[in-house]
Formats: sequence, C-alpha cells, structure tokens
Amino acid sequence: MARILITSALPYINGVKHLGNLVGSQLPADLCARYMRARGHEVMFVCATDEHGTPAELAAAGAGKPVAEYCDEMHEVQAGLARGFCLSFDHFGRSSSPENHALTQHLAVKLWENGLIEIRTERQMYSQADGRFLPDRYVEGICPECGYERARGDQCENCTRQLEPTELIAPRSAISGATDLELRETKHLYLLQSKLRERLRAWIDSKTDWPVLTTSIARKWLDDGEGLQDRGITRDLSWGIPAQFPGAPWEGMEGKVFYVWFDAPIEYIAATAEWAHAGGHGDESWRRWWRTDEGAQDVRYIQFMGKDNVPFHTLSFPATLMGSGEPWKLVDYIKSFNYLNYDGGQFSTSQGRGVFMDQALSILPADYWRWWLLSHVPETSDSEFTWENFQASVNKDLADVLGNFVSRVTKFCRARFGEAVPGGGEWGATEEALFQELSCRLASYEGHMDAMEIRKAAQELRALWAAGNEYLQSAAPWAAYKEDPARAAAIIRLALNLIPFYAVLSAPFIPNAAEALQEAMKAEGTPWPEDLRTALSALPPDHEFSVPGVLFAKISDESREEWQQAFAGRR
RNA sequence: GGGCCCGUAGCUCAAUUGGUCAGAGCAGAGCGCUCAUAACGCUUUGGUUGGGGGUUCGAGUCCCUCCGGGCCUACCA
Repeated sequence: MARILITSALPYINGVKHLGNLVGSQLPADLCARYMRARGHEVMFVCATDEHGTPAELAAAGAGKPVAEYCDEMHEVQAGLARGFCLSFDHFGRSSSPENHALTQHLAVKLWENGLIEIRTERQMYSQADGRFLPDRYVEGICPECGYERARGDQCENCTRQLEPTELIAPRSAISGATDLELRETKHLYLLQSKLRERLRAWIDSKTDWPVLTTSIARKWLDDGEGLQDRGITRDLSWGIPAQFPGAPWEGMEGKVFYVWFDAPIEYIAATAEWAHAGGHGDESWRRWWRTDEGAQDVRYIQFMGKDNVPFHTLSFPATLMGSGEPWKLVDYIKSFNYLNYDGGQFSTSQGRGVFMDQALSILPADYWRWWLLSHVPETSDSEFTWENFQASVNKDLADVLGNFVSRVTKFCRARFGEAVPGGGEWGATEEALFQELSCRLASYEGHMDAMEIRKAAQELRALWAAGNEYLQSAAPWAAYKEDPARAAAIIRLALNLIPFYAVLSAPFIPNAAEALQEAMKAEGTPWPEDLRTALSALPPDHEFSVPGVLFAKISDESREEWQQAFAGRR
C-alpha cells in the first residue's frame, strides 16, 4: 500500500466552469483518486476555489455584493457542482481560508529571511474613477503600431505586438472606461526566482518521466531570453491575503495583498490543513502528507492541471517551497492536459457557447458526462466535443455494451431461474477462454490506470464490458437451457458475477452506475479483483439480487438536436 | 517577431519512440443470434499518414520546405 497525494488545479471562483475546465484537471484527478483508493492505497485528494484577484473583485462588484459574500456564495455553488459530478475530494477548500492566510505569510517570511524576496518600486497605471491600480490587460487604448482601437495594455490582439500600458494612445480603464489614468509609484515584493534557477533546472532535469508538454514549457521559461525572471508576488488590492508578517506589519507593504498566483498553490497544502481541522484531527495528520521530515518522504504526489498552469507548478510554486528552506513535499508527477474544444470552436464564457457544469447536470446524469469526457480527455492534443460523438459514445458504450449486458443477463435469469444466483452445472472451455481474456485485459487496464493513460484505460474498460457480450454469444445460455438447464445455470452464474466485477472496475469512471449495480446485485463493498476466479465466484448460488432499472437511457436524435441548438451560444 | 505542439480511414483516436501487411471504436456493407435498452456476436469495405523534397537497408516517426490549425510569450487566472 502506498500513500498518494492528489491535487487538482483550483477552479477560479469567478462563475460556473464549463466542461473544458472540468476535464482539464478536476475530473481526471478524481478518476485517479477513486482508482488509487480502490486499489487499497491511502489517498489524500484536495482541491479548492481560487478566490483572490482582480476578476473576483470585479465579479462581486458586478453582482452588487461585498467580495467576501460573493465568494461565500460562489464557493457553495462550485462545491455543489463538484458533488453533482461526484468529485470525491477529501476536502474542497478555499484559498481565502485562515489556514492559507497563515501558511502563505509563513512561507513569504521564510523566503524573506533567506534573501529570496526583495522590495521593488515600480510605476503602474492607476484609475481614480475605479479607485484601483489596473493590471496591464485592464488598460485599453489605441495600438501605437497598427491603430487598432481596442488594444490591451499587454498586447494588441490585432497585430500581436507586445505592449506596455504606457505605450497605448488614449488609454482608458477596461473596467469603467475612465480616461483619468495616471502612473503612480507603488512598492511590491518580488520573488527572486532567478536565484533558484539552477536548483529548479536540476529538479526539472531529474523528472525524466514527465511528458514533453510539461518539461518543454518549464525549460522555455528557464532559458528564454535572460532566463527565469523574478516575479512580483503582491498586488494593490483589498481582497486577498495581507502582505505582512504573521500578526505584524511588513514595512512598505501596508494595504497590499499577495498575488493570487503566489497564494493559490499554497492552498493545496492549506486545504489539507483545512481537512484536518474540519475533521478534528491534529496538525500532524496533514503535515505527514506535506513535510518530508514528518512522514511525507514516502508520499507520491501527483498534480493535475491544464497546460496553461504548467509554469506556475513547475517553477513558481516549487521555487516558493524550495526557497523556504523547509522540507516541503514537491510534486512527483504532473499530469497536464490540452484543451477541449466545442463543436468546431472554443468554449466561450462570454458568448455562452458550450456546455457549463450546471447545464450539463440539468440535462443528463453525471456518469454520461464523466464517461464521455474521460474517454476523450485531451491527453496528447486538443480534442473536440461534438454532440454526435457524445450521443454515439453514450448510446453505444454505456447503453448498448454495458447497460444492455446487465439487462439481458439479469432478465434472463429472472425468467428462467428467478432473482437469485442459480446453482449447478460446470464451467468448461468457453469459461476458460473468458478467464484468459479477462485476466489479460484486466492487467492491461490496471497498467494504463497506473500510468494515468486515461483514454487507453477507457478503451480497455469498454473491451472488458464487450467481453461479457462475446461470452454470452458463444455460451448461448438460451440454447443450453433447452437441452441442459444446469449448464445454462452455470453460464448465468458466471455472467451475473461479471456485474459486480464490472461495477468495481468501472467505478472510477461512472461511480453512480457502479453503485446502482452493486445495490441491485446486493454486492456492496466488493473489493478490487486481486484474483480473477475468486472475484467471479463472489456471488454464490442462491445469492439474491434484483433486476436493476434501465442503467443508461439512450440519447434520442431529437434531444441531441435540441441541445445542439440550445448551447450554440448567443448571436 | 520568438518559441513549442499538432495534422493518420467519413468521424473520434492508436501505432511498444526508426523495424513485419499503419490499428481500434463509431458510421457504412453482409451474415448470424433471439436472452436483452431494435440490443448482441461474427465477417467486411475504407488510408500515397496535409503537399513537396531529403537522410536511411528501412520513415507516420528524423531533417528541410510549403500549407493548415492550436498554444505560450511572464501584471487575466
């Protein structure tokens, strides 16, 4: 038994996330957590809402609420959606928690003591009308290069030229449109990542099993131009973790908070502390996951995230932990994902294009989405959601291959033998062939899951389901029943035993359906099949069961077309 | 501008990292079965691997070039 620490990139507090966000971190992380638990490993799976930053403040203002209240509400919304999708977090925390305040300040102080933080003075656009400093991309104006009127302070979308906000002609606030912008001096803490460059490089170089996608992004940042740049880790905002020593002011940092990207990954640790406190456990119970001097030396830590998050997880966050000089657990494996596109384009929050988490659950059960999303997860390149493909996958894989298998077996048994596992008869060569195939495919499934090759695992799982149908076809219990009812009983006994077997194997992908199957077969608590023959004899003769209702209803062409229209986006 | 990734059957994706005839699922065609959600099983059609050039005994895989798509470029998160 191993100890596995799993974190998913934190969903930003600002609004309901779409399916592309879900499949890019939380869902595959949940698959991993469920699988690892099923294999008997001790798992700590944490996630949280990422609540700080300018967009949260603006969204709260837009909703006419204090930002704390807005975050309270949105956290509950996101937590509810996470439950709806059966995301099995041990704890779903908040980056605004007291635990994160304390830990973020603690780490900043350590970095300061180690000479890895310094105060720098810089000049930044300030909008009097908005009463706030504006991040570069919140300043809009005319591009000095091409004359495009809606260029942003970081880059002109039209001619792709990189800009400074001060270069814009007729700059205005993207928030209010105010033009009374002025440059003001402001002081900020900078994390001196450049001093940690060689340590980070050595660490990245040691990760030989990481995908190219991950290491190449990290190396790019390490080596591009003048190498890894120091990074400002504070902002002039009111909502956030105050940039101060624990309980004491930090001279020059009055009224400033830490930058959201400094405190967000620290929340991985803090969320584990939140878990401990919520459960009444002592501090040692979370520290054994995160401190290599307090038990975490044998922990395997896996992070899940979209590719846009890679630089922060390969460089900034490790720099924070390394630079503290304290023995914090660093990530062992990063599983990063590409993007999911929607029907020939991108998901768009602003245009309402694509399916969002709340909408998805309002039209179909979570398992349908989980199966499609996981079996099409953008592992190697961007992938594409189409309604036709979704309908075909759900109908074929879930309804026809798995659902119908359960249906035909249980109904046949009920009609011929009643709702209990029939005894008698012998297993022969046909069953031997099935055992051979199942044991081969099971090993392959486990191999793919261990390596988190999710698409391949899904393919293998489907093949395991299909093997049940193949077996029924070749054993033909309906024919055997006429000549030799005992033989038919033996066949059906094995087929019935396949149902809890499938339930256990499928649970990481489709937990609700798996549970329904276990319940119907009265086989709750079935363990992972360590020995195939034992597992397929688990339901003994006379064990009662009930015929489950339709496990997966098919998606009709009418529904598909209706949804296709409904989610195509405004305009 | 710079960097990275991708392009394989009508569709969604594989191909043990340069090595047998480029494989699966879906869709299409044919046959079989009748227990089942008109479900299942078997067989089968379909590819000059985006175009062109090169290296090699051998290229989907490496190099060059062109075409098409995507991502990153550090103050959105």
